[in-house]
Amino acid sequence: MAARIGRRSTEGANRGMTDGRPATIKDVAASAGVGIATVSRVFSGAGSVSAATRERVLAAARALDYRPSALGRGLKTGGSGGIGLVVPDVTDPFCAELVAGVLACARTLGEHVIVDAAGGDPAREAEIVERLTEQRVDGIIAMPAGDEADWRAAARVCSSVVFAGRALAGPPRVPGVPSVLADDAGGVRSLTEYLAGLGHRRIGFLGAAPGGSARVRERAFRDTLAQLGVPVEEDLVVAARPARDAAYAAAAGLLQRRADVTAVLAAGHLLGEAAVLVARELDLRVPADVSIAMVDDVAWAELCDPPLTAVARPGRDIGYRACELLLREPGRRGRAGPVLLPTELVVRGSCGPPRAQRR
Amino acid sequence: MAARIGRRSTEGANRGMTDGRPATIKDVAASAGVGIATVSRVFSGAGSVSAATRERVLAAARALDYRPSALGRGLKTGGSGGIGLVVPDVTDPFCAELVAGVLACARTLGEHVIVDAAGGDPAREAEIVERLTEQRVDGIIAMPAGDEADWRAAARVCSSVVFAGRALAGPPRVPGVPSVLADDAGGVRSLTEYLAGLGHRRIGFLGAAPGGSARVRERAFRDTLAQLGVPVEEDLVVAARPARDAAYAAAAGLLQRRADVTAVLAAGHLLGEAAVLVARELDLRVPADVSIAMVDDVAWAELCDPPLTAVARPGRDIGYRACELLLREPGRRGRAGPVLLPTELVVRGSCGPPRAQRR
DNA sequence: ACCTCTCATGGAAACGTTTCCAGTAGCCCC
DNA sequence: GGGGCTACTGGAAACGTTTCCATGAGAGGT
Repeated sequence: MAARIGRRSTEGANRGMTDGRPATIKDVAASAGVGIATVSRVFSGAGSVSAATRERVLAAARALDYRPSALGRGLKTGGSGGIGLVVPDVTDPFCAELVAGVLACARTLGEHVIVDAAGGDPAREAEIVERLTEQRVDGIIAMPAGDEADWRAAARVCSSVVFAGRALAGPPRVPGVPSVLADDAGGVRSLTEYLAGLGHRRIGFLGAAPGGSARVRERAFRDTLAQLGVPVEEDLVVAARPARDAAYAAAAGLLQRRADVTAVLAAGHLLGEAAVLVARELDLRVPADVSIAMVDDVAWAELCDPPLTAVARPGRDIGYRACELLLREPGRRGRAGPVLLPTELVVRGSCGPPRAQRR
Repeated sequence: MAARIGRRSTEGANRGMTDGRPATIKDVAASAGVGIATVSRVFSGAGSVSAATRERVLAAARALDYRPSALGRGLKTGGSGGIGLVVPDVTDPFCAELVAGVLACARTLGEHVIVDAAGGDPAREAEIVERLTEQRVDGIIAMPAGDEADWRAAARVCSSVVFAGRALAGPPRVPGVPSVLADDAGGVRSLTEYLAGLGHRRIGFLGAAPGGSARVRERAFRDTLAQLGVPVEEDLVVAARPARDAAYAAAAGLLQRRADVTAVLAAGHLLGEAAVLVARELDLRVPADVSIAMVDDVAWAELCDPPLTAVARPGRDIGYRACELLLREPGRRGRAGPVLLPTELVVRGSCGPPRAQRR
């Protein structure tokens, strides 16, 4: 027994101290005078190791600066112990919150997260999923851009996919892919009811181009108005691509074409930003001339003058929940409809009663 | 030769089609009737393979839905082909831009990025670096929180580290760790010169707590004033932890204590936000009563009323450049001082000539 | 016809883990 | 004192790649 101690200690020590290559389990085993199986047991926690041996192994590992290779482990166990996260744009505040949520949850579960941005391009999304699959991630969380076929393929090829913050367009959802979403319909409904309650009857709706949850929001807007007995004028419902210039163009078009709108409901922070800028450009006072409210309670909503009334979507919670769903509850996945997280109406100063007639 | 075609095709096909486990290189080899070495050559691009064989292999791979495992490859080649990215908070607009830049560059080089947020906590940073090391990432890009010792250890243990957007505090920089930074000193200088040029003499400086590039900015502020012959009053230079409440407290303290300040230079967007909110709270008109300018040209700077004059730091470029430095130019790393990327002064409406005396 | 050169190919040995399976002690209980 | 424990340990076989090396077959020069 005693003879084992320090056996091959010189050979063992020359790895990790001198050259650059990291020490391996073999080096540690040799240096500690034990078998590699024992070292593995010490680090993986499984099996039983005597206290003395464990201590000896840990000491050797420390001396050699040993760190188990996730590649070796992953190869053996058939999974990298990481998850993939695909968002359109990490720069978008909502996406960033979602990413933060996923990161927070993954941290508690000891998994790492490979993040990539697809820029709303289905082809890039497909490519990213391909790469993530090669990495053998344990699962993928995605805020999909739109193309259903791609994701159907991805869901087939990858272990498990969860949609977060946005699902695929159209009712024929990808089967088996669960999703965690904000209650967009509820959010838009409360916003619409709030504006209508202030007396607005000609409310402009700035929506995103078809795809994602855009339809859901527009539908909620129309339904709520209908329910309140307010006629929906097609002219007041416009859609824009999710880009600054398109949003600005849509907002400018709406406010110039219909000088009689008394309120604008922007279905996203880019659209809200556009509405604010256009109103300022047209010298419309908010809320005296036009009320503005939007979906997404981003940082600047409060900094605006007047501060903007908005519906907050719980981006962080959505990410956290999606990650939980992916990793902790493989059983509950894909069972029922999407998980809907509630939104919150944050009333600030950008909405007021309508003016009799603008200009 | 012909006999090989389809050899073991039934055995080969039953993997990847029926069960869930992904097909391996062996399955493809068997299905295509070639050796695994040939399949490897087809996919890795190295070596030479006849056109006919290549086609046969690709067909088999397609049929089996084969994707080479990055784990197997990484194990063999001794590197995962991914990089680690550590930021304080993905939700921060500057960090998000930086992440986007790294992502963009990594994409062009075919590497994936493992992102994690340390929340400004050195202990968490160390833990994240530990995990990244286990993942055998090819390198790490970090926006460090502060503790030098941790990063010295990390730099020793990990292949290569590049600091981006922020370096360690204090002149004794971690040796061998290159950094890509915004020219903070230049940015603050131009902001200071701009305010002084408008006639301001009592300029409040809202800085971050010691650590990171905070000292650089404060130093630049003092130096520039000194150079312009404006005396620096210690009372006007305050520091706050990088959190909303602390920033607000600092701004409120400054503006209430010194009612005679005519301009505020906020050395970060959180501080700028605080300044705007406090000014509004105190019923100070911007820029009539007090001018406000800040570092970081975030989205809301333009949405503010009046729009905020700011210095834009090229977050995306910094991330891109750091990634390039890490992966493309292993030779040029650690040679000279930090790479400084220029900032840009964006003049908007939040600054004007000073009022004779406030209130 | 022979030698040599190149190209195409397959076998086999790594790479660093985990885990099954044996094997060796020490121990308690009859 | 023997039979079964249990606790601990090491060997060896995977896991899916890449890559070195050997082999074989044509091609081209003499």
